[in-house]
Amino acid sequence: MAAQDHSKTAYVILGMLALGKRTGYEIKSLVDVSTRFFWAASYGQIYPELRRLEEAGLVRGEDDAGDGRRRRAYELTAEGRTALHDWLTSEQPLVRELRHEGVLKLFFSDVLDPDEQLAQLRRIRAEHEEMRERLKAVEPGAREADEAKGLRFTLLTLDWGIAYQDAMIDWCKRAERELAAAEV
Amino acid sequence: MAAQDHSKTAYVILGMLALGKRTGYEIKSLVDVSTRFFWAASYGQIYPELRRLEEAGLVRGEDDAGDGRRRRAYELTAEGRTALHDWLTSEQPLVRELRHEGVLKLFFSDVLDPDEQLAQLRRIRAEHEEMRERLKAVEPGAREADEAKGLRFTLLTLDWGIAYQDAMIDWCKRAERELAAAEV
DNA sequence: TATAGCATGTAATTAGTTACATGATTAA
DNA sequence: TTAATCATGTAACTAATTACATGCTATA
Repeated sequence: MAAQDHSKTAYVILGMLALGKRTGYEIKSLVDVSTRFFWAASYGQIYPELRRLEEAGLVRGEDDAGDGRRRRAYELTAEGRTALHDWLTSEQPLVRELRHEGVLKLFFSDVLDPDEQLAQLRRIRAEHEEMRERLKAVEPGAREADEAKGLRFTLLTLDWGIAYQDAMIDWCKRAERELAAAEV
Repeated sequence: MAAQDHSKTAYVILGMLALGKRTGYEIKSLVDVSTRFFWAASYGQIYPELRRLEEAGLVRGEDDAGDGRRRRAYELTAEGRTALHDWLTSEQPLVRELRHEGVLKLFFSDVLDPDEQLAQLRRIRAEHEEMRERLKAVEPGAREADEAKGLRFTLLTLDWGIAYQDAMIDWCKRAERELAAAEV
């Protein structure tokens, strides 16, 4: 039960390959429209990690040049599937990191004028509202995938993202009202 | 109006020094009980950055060995205060990053059994509940600082953290109920 | 025929953590 | 006297982004 042999990027890759055979490029595209919001990955991570995973026997790559276009698609091996399952059910503490420059600014905002304070709050809200729109836009697609392929958790985590934005937007509105009230 | 000359760590330091003269050690301690949740900083960032800021003329350091203990406390210069204000009111896009391993696992959890899925959800909820407790514990202190020193935004951002935990906990409960319902 | 997208990859850079070395003071 | 805390600092490491190089195919 070797607990934590691989980087988180490795598990992102294994997880994506559990959905089917994919190239590095396809994995990156998938990440960008799905997990990016709570876990990002760049080419500079994905391609070298695919190599390492192949050496470790967790994935199997196959050149598939078909046309003239160079293309190497990977699929999970039995060991890869086991490693994914082990990680998914592991009891290790979960990595959780947050960097929110808007809130950081707010923390130091006692030195600002009330109108400047309000302006920053509105900017934070606007960014969360924009993100909410973007997530809402991909929801129908995720709902289809849920119904067609039984990918229930794709939809569930998308819903998580929307709930997060909603909470932030509500909090901003409350804080804006409080500031306005304190000023009178 | 030189927009973005400094690292975010630089602004964390400037912001902390706006509250009063501090050593690197004190800045780090403050970060650990306040902004760490939405913006962390380590000694490896703080000490070199203090040097750079002094060279750039944004802070002024003073050796203050008093007893035998070596100690160098820094305070803001007028330029430092301006740089802080510029950043606080800047229109630059705000950095926002999130890495949440629990949600990442959920995203791939269609391959798990229902009881394993539920177990992961409960672990995520437990971590958010624990964090909520920790934030609640420091709230009285922040409330005092608010009333004594007029640090309203310290309390406001703490409230933000609690609202975030609340939203996550609520979402987990909802998801747990949904999973349970789908199983019958 | 030009642009967008598919596809692979790496070099350079920046950021950030961890762990250690050092040494003083204060409280148990 | 021992442990905790104050205090400064860096070296080594790991992680991650960015930007570029290359070259193909399909579409407007």
